[in-house]
Formats: sequence, C-alpha cells, structure tokens
Amino acid sequence: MKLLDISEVSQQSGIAASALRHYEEKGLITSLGRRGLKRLFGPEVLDQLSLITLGKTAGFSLYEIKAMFGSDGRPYISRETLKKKAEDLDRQVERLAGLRDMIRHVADCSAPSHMECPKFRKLLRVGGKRKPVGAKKRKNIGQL
Amino acid sequence: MKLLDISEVSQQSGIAASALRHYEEKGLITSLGRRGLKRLFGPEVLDQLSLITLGKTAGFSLYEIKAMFGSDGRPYISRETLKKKAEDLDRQVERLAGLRDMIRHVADCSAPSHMECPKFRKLLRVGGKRKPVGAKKRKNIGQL
DNA sequence: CTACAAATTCAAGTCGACTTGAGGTCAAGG
DNA sequence: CCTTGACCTCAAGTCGACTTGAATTTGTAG
Repeated sequence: MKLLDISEVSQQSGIAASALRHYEEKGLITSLGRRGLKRLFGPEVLDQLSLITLGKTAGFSLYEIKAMFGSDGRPYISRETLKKKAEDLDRQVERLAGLRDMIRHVADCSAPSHMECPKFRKLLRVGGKRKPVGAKKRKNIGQL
Repeated sequence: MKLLDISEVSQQSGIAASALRHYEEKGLITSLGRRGLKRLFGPEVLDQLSLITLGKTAGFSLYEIKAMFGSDGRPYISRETLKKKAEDLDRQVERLAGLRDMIRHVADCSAPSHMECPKFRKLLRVGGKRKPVGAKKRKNIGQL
C-alpha cells in the first residue's frame, strides 16, 4: 500500500498543504504515521478530500462535514439528522436552480431593471421565499 | 407609496438591522431617505433582500451579488459573465444533488464505513471530481 | 559528513460578513 | 418642554477557514 507524503496529496487533490494540516488538526483526515517529521497519508485520503471539497461547496462547515462522514468512515450523527440534511439539500437544489434561471433571464432580458420585468418577478417569487416573520437565530449546529 | 423603517424591513425580511446597514454600506440596497436620522426604505427593498439571501445561500459573496443584480436593478457585469455564472450554478446543482444522494445513502446503508461501500464509492466518483493536478489560485473575482 | 530542500510546529495575520458596544441624536408622547 | 426609546455612527470584536512567517528538524544527495 503506497503511502503519500503531504506534497503528493496536495498535488493530487489540489488542496494546499497548509489546508491539509488544518484538516488533520480538525480531525477530518488522519495521517497514518510519520517518516521523521513528515506525515504519511494512505491513498484513501484522496477520496475523503473529494468528499470534504464537495461538502464545502454545498455550504457545510468543516465541523458538519466531519459529523456527516467521520474520518474513520462513520458518521457521528444520527440517520435522522442525515436525512434532514438530505432534505435541506433538496431545497437547496431547488433554490439554486431558481437562481440560475433568474441569472439566465437577467442575462437575456432587455428590461432596463430586472425588478420591473414580470417574468423575473415571477421567478423571484418562486425562488426567494421570505422568512415568515418569526425569524430564528441559527445556533443549533449540534454537539459533537 | 409606503415607506418602511429599518425595524419593519428587519421584521419582514428576517434580517437583522445591523446587517441591513451593512448591506447599504456595501451598496446592495439603498434607503430612499431619512426621517431625522432614521432610514426609510421603499417596499422594493424586500425583493432585493430575497435576492440577496438567495444569492448568499448559493455561495455568492455580497460583492458578486451586487455585481449580478445592482441595487439599481442593473447588473454591473456582462451578459457573458452572467451566463458563466448560470453555468456554474448548473454544475453546482449537479454536485449538490450528488452529495444529497450520498448523504441519503449513508443514512440508509449498513456498511460499517461508507468508504467500503461500492455504491457510495460510485456516487463519490460521480460527484466528487478531483482537480486535474494543475491547481489554480482563485483570485479573479473581477473588478467593479 | 555536510548542506539543503522539504516538512514541521506554533503564533499571528487575513478575509468576508456581520455583531457588539459606547456614546450621540431626534420625533413623538405626556 | 422634557423625556424616551428607537435609530444613528464608528470602532472594535468575532467566527470560520485558512495562510503566512519565523524558527526548527530531518532524510537524502553530493
């Protein structure tokens, strides 16, 4: 089993070595050992990194990503919570598709201000839900 | 035309007054005037705020959002660039859908480590592209 | 054996998006 | 007329995710 040093991992993943150390510090990845001072990673770390990158682009924090796909390969959170995350993503996908349509429309529409364009406003109505007045503080990222 | 003071806007949008001031400072929204010191907003600000919120959940910076939907209603960037953003969103939608499938799978699969599950790894392969070695610094957010 | 490039640690810095706090202002009600 | 409470400004602080820099510590090549 071929071990990779940090520069190889960095090369192949496109992630800076400093970020890799940061991820290890935060417990998202693990190095299998050291040669001297130098970390050695197993090749599976590349898959984990794909997952981390993916999670980040979806807007999850490193903390959440760790909770969803523990570096040992087991989630730290319940199936319930995972399903909730999946549903969040369903909504997120819809919102993004809506925004994409709006942007595409803005790019094509000749109305002087898109806010005056009825088509645009219709898209807004679909995509941009307003909060129903009782706004909550988001502060329940869960304990680990 | 009914004007709203900042607390009404905050209430109806679910966005903190401090954030509204911040958005105004950054030029994402505009207050129509003042009564004494107090800002007065036109009702259209609520639509703009929906758009801002939507853009944020899509991962755009305030700066980018401003460029895409100027507070005056006209984008600061070319149709070309807008179309590129729409295409980025197309990819983002796909990635998110992929991640959602993975999470859903993790929630249901009984494999001890999802990395050992062939189904999961297949999903990973689809969703989690690795960068093709020549990693670039992302630093071209464009000038305004 | 020595020099050197590549890693390492640890502290401090950066960036975006706000929030918080101190001290000031003003329109409206009593 | 005077008090209040909502809003104001401006500076500083916070949080997450890294990056940067200075001072080491090797494994390997010459």
